[in-house]
This record gives sequence, structure tokens and C-alpha cells, in this order.
Amino acid sequence: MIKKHQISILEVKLFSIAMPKYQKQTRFLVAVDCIIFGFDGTELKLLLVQRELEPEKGKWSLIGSFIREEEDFEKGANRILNQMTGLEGVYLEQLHAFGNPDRDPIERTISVAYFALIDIHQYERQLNDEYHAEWFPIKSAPRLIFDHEQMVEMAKKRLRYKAAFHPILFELLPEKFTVPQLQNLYEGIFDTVFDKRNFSRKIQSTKLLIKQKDKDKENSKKGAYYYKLDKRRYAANFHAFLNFIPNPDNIK
Amino acid sequence: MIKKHQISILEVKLFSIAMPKYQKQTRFLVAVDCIIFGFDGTELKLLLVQRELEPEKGKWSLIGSFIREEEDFEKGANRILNQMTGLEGVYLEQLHAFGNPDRDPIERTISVAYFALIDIHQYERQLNDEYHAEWFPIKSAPRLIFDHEQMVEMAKKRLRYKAAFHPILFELLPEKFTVPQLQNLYEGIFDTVFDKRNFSRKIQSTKLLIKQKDKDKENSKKGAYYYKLDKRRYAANFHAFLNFIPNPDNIK
DNA sequence: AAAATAAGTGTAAAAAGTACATTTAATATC
DNA sequence: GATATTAAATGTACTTTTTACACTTATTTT
Repeated sequence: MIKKHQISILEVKLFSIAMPKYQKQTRFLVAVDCIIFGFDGTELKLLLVQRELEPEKGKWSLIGSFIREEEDFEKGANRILNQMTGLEGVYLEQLHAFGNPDRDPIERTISVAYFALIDIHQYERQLNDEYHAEWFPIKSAPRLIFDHEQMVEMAKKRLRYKAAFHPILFELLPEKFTVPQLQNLYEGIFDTVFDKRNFSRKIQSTKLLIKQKDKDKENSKKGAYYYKLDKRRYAANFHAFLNFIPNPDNIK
Repeated sequence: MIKKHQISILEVKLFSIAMPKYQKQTRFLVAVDCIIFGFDGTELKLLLVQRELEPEKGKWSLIGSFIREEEDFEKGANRILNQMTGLEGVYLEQLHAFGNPDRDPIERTISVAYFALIDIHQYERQLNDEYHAEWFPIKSAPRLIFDHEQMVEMAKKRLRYKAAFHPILFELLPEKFTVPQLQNLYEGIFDTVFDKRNFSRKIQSTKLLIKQKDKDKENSKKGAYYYKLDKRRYAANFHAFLNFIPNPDNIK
């Protein structure tokens, strides 16, 4: 890795003699910020930290970091995520690159934002204190620094959008979950209510759910059957379109 | 503008005394690259240029530029687009930020890619020669430098995806177009064929089309009626979801 | 034993999607 | 000027999906 890096510096020097053009250009700080969503069975939550540097020290912020010389954005985002939650293999997707010249008052910083969906129950609380991180209900989150609120807004929209067409919300659920829990989640995301008979039928028709023998007795006297996600089908069907194209099978 | 810039340099210097942290970070080159799609009535095309710098000078490339100190990505992309096509107010959407450390062999360069949809008939050919730009059918485009082919692939996918749910393809058509032309475009994008009776009914049901009195006689003896896009409805309905959510009216 | 709670389930009517063939308008050809 | 050619335009019956809507069931609490 170090060797490769040295070669690349050498290359820069060699080329810079023949090709002064790159040299004139300004370089910028580049950061990765993560919008981390969790679901506690009742409402959608957001993991935030208290910023450690001036300016805005102590204010709430998304979790982020400058990008390192040898890492790409995905690696950077995963590094941050792992530091903050102890989790690996989390659902992660690039949201948008934010590049307003004034977004960071100290110095122009490009931010590539990612959003992550995690099973909040797997979140390791002990990491919390070290980084002053905290879960906030999305509807009562504090003010955030810089353009972070704009990022969260965009992430919420994107999550809604994706959830409308793909079974992405399973990423927020624990391994075992009930249909009413799932419906709660969908209703929270879309800020509406669904008829439970129709919801159940639609979800079952995807064939993504495997019924378990035990029940969740926490939320009702009767108890609701647990289900697990059929991960094979999930992986196979995730990218399938759900509508509009007359005959989806025709699309290669 | 210059004044503002000077203040921001001053700020950096002031803060750097109290807050050395930012100073340690590496800065990177940041560019904007544009995937420009056009439709000539028969097939989807891509606007490419011959690169002017070493390395890879003379090879085909997406149109791009380093980002300037005072401009954000949108501005940069519009600047490039205007330089290359003479057009303004073009449909433009951020695609993805590409950050592989080795993507540019000279020096690590972040690229924020945008895709643009233009009415190819409005493209001003005289700008062509100055920049060595050329339209290529998407299915027979040349090899591209760096990771530009990957960018084009992603842009194609995104275009398909969006077109499946939103009436975005009108951006590629001239002001007046026929239903068979529109169907051609959809068939090209989705690489399939549709039944023309069903296609026509579905398109008409969106109420986005306004029938004109004249016909296009270029492509058939009988001639096909021209239509125009109802821009009011288009603007109002663009973001409306098309399916999956049981009762879309319930979504706020 | 009765009340309370949330889970689970079915059906009929409406809307949307699909498959499919003939007629029409205009030009080109003999 | 009659005939052939071409692509545009249009309708209907069938299938699938979506929607609206209410009662029964299992279990715990009183």
C-alpha cells in the first residue's frame, strides 16, 4: 500500500513537468457524512453525535470524517459506521455529494453523504459514551450543524422513495419481527395508515416472509407470530421493479 | 465575489491558530463530469469529447472540468454543459460521486458525475469543432478514459429506473413529437417492444399530451399527429409516485 | 366469569393491465 | 386513375390487482 502510494507521488512529479495543468487547480477537503437510521419497533430514529471541534463544538451533528488518502468513500463510510456502532455489513448507500462553497465556514469542504439502515437492537451501546452519540426520534431531533439538516431531509425522502419500490425496510428490523411491527414501520415512513388486511396480504404475496412458530407477546395479549426474512429471495428480488413497465419480464 | 473569497481565506488563517485539526487533512482535486444523453428520434446517443490533456490525450472522454473555488457542483455542471452545447436550463441531475483513489492515474481526483437530458435538435453544432465533441449511439460508443464507462453504465441504469416511474423521457424530445416517436424512445430505453395500442392508451391516460392539428409526414405516408407536452401538468405530476403505495393520496 | 386488547382472516366490487386484428389516410406504383 | 404499400389509429373481452370493509380468535386482566 505504501509502495503504491509512493509510486503515485512519483507519477505526479513526472507528469507535472510535461503537464502543468493539474498543478494550477485548487484542492479541497473531502469528507464523508453518514445519516444513520434505526427503528425501535415504534418510530424511526437518527443517530447523532456531539461535534468535538470548533466551531460549533458540542452541537449535534451527523457522524462524519475527512476522507483518507488511500480510502474510497464506501470504505470511509464503513469506517465511520463501524467506529460509531461496532457494526459491519450494514446497509449503506451513497445519498448525494454536497458541495456548496460555504457549507463549512472554516474552509470549503466537499461532503459525500451516505445513509445507513441498521437494526437498532444490534447497536452496541458501550460505544456511545466515547463519541457522545445518541439516538433521536426523527420527529424530535435537535438542530444540526452546517447543512446536516438538509442532508437528513434528503435521506428521509430517499428512504421513502426506495421503500415504495423495494423491500428495503427489512434492513431496519431485527432478525425476527411481526407483521404488525412491519406495518408500523411502513406507516411511520409514509406517515399514513394502511388497512391491516390489505397490508398483510400484500406483504405475504412477496413471499419474502417465513413464518416462525413462536409469538411476540410483548405487544398484545394474543401475541403476534414472528417472521423471518427469506434472505435468498430478498437478495434475488431486491432490484426487481414493482410496476409501471407493462411487462417487466421483457426487460433484460 | 472576490471580497467574499478573501474573507474566507482570512478565516482559514484565523482558525488555523486555534484549531489545527483541519490543517492536517489532505486536500483533493474535485471535478464534475457530465453524461449527456440525446435522442435523435431513433436511438439514444451520448455526447463525448476528445481529451485535450495528457495522459490519454485524444482519447474519448465524458465532458468534465475541475470545480472552481467559488462554484458548487450544479453551477459547475451547468457551466460545462453550456460550454459544450450552448444550452441553458437543461435537465440535470446528480448521479454519483466517484472517489476511487486510483481513478485518475495522475493524482487522486474526486469526480461528481451528473447526467443531462437534452433535446438533440437544439444542440448547436458549431460548438462542436472547438471542443472535438461528437454524438455516439449509446450502443456503439468508443472506449472511454478512466472510469467513465462505469459512469455511463450507471447513468443508463438511472435513466431507465427514473423513466419507469416518472415522465422524464420528455426531456429528450423536441417540443413537438408523435406518439410513435415516444414509443420508440421508451422501447430504446427499455430494450423491449410494447404493444402500440396499450402504449398509446397508457400514455394518453397520463393526460400529459396535448394533441396538435398538424402531422409529422417524415416517417409515414399517413402521417402521425404531433403532440406537445402539457408543461403545467408535467411540472405538477413529475414527482407523483406511480404505484405500490396502496392509496397514494394518503401520503403527505 | 367477563371484559379488554390486539391479531388474524375473506369476499365482493372496481380498476388496471394484457392480449389481440382491423380500418384508415396518404403516397407510390403500375 | 386504379391498385398496392405503408405506418397510424382505434376497441373489446379477459385476467389480475387493488380496494373497501367487519367479524372471530387467543390471551391476559379484572
